[in-house]
Parts: sequence; structure tokens; C-alpha cells
Amino acid sequence: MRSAEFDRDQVLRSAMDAFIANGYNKTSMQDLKKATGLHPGSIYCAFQSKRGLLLAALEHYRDEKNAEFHALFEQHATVMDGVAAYLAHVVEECVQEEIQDCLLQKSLSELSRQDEEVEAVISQMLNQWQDGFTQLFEKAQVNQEISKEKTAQELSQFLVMGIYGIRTYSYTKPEPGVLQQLAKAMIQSIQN
Amino acid sequence: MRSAEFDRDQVLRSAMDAFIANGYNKTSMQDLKKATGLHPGSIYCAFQSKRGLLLAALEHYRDEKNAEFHALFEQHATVMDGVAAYLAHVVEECVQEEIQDCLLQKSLSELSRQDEEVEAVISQMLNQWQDGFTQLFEKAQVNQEISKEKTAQELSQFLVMGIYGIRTYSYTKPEPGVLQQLAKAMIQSIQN
DNA sequence: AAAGTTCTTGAACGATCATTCAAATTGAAT
DNA sequence: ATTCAATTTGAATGATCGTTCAAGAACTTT
Repeated sequence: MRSAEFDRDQVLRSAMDAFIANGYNKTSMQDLKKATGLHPGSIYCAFQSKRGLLLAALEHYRDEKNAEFHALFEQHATVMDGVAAYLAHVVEECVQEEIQDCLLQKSLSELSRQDEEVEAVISQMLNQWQDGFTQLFEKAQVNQEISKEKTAQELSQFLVMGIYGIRTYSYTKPEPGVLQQLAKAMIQSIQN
Repeated sequence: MRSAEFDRDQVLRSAMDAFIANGYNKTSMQDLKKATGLHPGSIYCAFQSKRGLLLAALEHYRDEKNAEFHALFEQHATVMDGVAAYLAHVVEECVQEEIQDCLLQKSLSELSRQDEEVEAVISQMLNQWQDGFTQLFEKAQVNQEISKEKTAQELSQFLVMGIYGIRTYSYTKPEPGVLQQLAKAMIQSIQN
């Protein structure tokens, strides 16, 4: 056997960035070659197709964000502190000059009516992500940090909706501070 | 002079549907020919380019939705009744089997980093739409229907964020009822 | 009815797309 | 050092893209 020469993580990170910047359909193999340093043949050898590379990039993105998620919530004593920090992080990503969309949200919007399998894969990833919030809200309710007026699942669904909304809102180039205000309003709504 | 044979509104409606179904980049001229009944030459004569057709379709969509907007709010005595009906309408669109995305939101997500002019045009349209909500909330505050704790603009921004979020959430194919619950939670958050 | 102008038609264009594959190169095994 | 198998390379492929344009059809005016 002879092992591949490229660094798989580095290639996937580059592919991720390219897909985020241009969207799936507008990212050509030439773009991917330039971004990853891999020639078409190598990409097809390693990932079967452009679509296969997207699926691998999606998994890589999921894993990266999952690690970020848990690292962030371990840094905060209360769940709501963590949620506030999480939303602040999302807003920070949105206001950056360099593109920092969510690969899952962007790909889902683009491909939801175009590729049922990719749609299902992304939906599952986003639901797993939401489940992470659900567990945190359950913990917060046990600790009497937040009320049990709404179920933990209802709260996580509402939070996820808000994050989708904030990310989309950022496309309309609002004045700086509007996104922070939206995040603040989301937290208030959850705490009531 | 000789007037064009096609019905402009009908052509734009067909183009709208095609762009919503496939996204801008994945809607080919062949698709548009099939959808509109117009041959490539006619499309280029009337709209300059595929991009020009998109811009015309966006305006048509804006006008249609604007009419819907005002018609709906005239049917309801209170502003919050109207908002509830509006959200119910959005949810209804989202759960339909046939595609009913918002052309503005979908196009903005796809083209925001790809075409600055289109991005600006869509952003302006969405801001106008938001301004409609702002005026309604101002009216509701004057009528003491809702509190003045938050400004009308803050409320409309929050509502628009929620609608973006609900539409995106619907891509993940949630159980029926979840979207209604999100809409209900949005209204509760606004009324507090 | 004839002429003139405009719209419609659809084939053709160059560019670019995702993908393939045979040749060249490389690393591991003998 | 030599052989073998795998990866890397990048040119070639067929398909499809948005766009153009010259010819034909149709409406309007004279």
C-alpha cells in the first residue's frame, strides 16, 4: 500500500471554505483544485465526486462545530450564560467581512429541493445540533435556572429558529448592533 | 410598432416559480424556455439576460407579496391578529408539498456573496417589507394594543428574523405542528 | 394589397462544467 | 536495486451553460 500524500483535514477545510464562499453549484472543480491543491483525478479517487467531497466537507464541518459547541458550554457556569455566548459568537461570525456562513444552513437552502439525500443528511446534522441545546435546557430546568413553562425541546427549537433567522438577517447588511439586539431579544424570550 | 405577444405578468410568474424551484444558478435557459414558453431570443429581447429576468421576477414577486400584505392586514381588526394570520400564512406555505420558498430569501442566500447589485436590490426589498411591519407596530402602540417597552422597529426586526428562521427551519422537515408552535412563540415574545 | 417594421424562432457559438483515463511518478515490498 | 501497486497528473471528453444572430413570421401602416 501507498498512502495518500495530502492532509485530509486540510483538504476538507479548504473545500468547506470554497463551498461556503461560492455555494455548491457555483464552486467548480477548478475552484476546488485551486482551494485544495488536489488535481481532479485525486479528488475523484478520494471522494468519488464533487458531491462526495461536499458530503465529506459537511461531516467535517459538523465535527468542527460540535467540538466548538461543547468547548464553549464547558466555559460557562450557567446554561443561559453559554447560550448568550453562543449567540454572541454567531453574531460575530455574521458581521465579519470575510464570509462566514454556516455551511449546513447554506447548503440546505441551496440543495433542499435538488438532492434528497443531501437534504436528509444535513437535516439530521442540524437536528443533532438542536438536540445538544435540548439537553442543555433540560439540565437548566432541573437546576431551576429556567422555568418549565415551555419544554426544553420547545426552547431549543425556538433558539435554533432564531439562529437561522439571525444568519439570514445578516445578509441584508443591517447596521452594526442590530444583530446583537436580536440575540438579546432571543435570550429574553427564552428566559421568560 | 408591434407589441410583444406574451403576457409579461404570466411570464414573470412562471420565471418566479422556476427560480424558486431550482434556485437561480440551477435554472437554465432551457428551464426558463419551458416554464415561460418564450424562446431564448425573446427572453433576451425583453429582459437583456437571465440576470435581468431574475431582477424583473424579483420585482414582480415583491409587488405580489406587497399586495397580499396589505390585503391581509385590512382583514383584521387588530395588528396582532394580522400578525398571527401572517405567520399562519407563512407556515402554511412552508408545509405545502409543492415548493413555496420566499424568492427573496432564497435568492439572497444564494447570491449575496456573488452579485453585489442583486444583493443590494433584494436587501432593499426586504427592508421595505420590514418597514411595513414597523408602521403596523407603531399604530398598535399608539392604539395601546401592545406595550412600548420595545420600539416598533425592534419588534419588526425581531418578527422578520423569526420569519426567516421559520422558513429555514421548514427545510429540516419538522413534524407538522412544530412550525405552528414556533409562530405561536414568536407572537408571545412580541406581545410581552 | 403591399411595404415596412418588429417580434419570434431555433440553430450555432464559445465557454465552462463535471468527469474520465492513460501515462508518469512515487512509495513500499522483495 | 528491482518489481509491483497505488497515487498523481493534466489533457481530453461529452454535455450543458448563457448568449447571439440571421432568417422567417406577423402585425401595422400606407
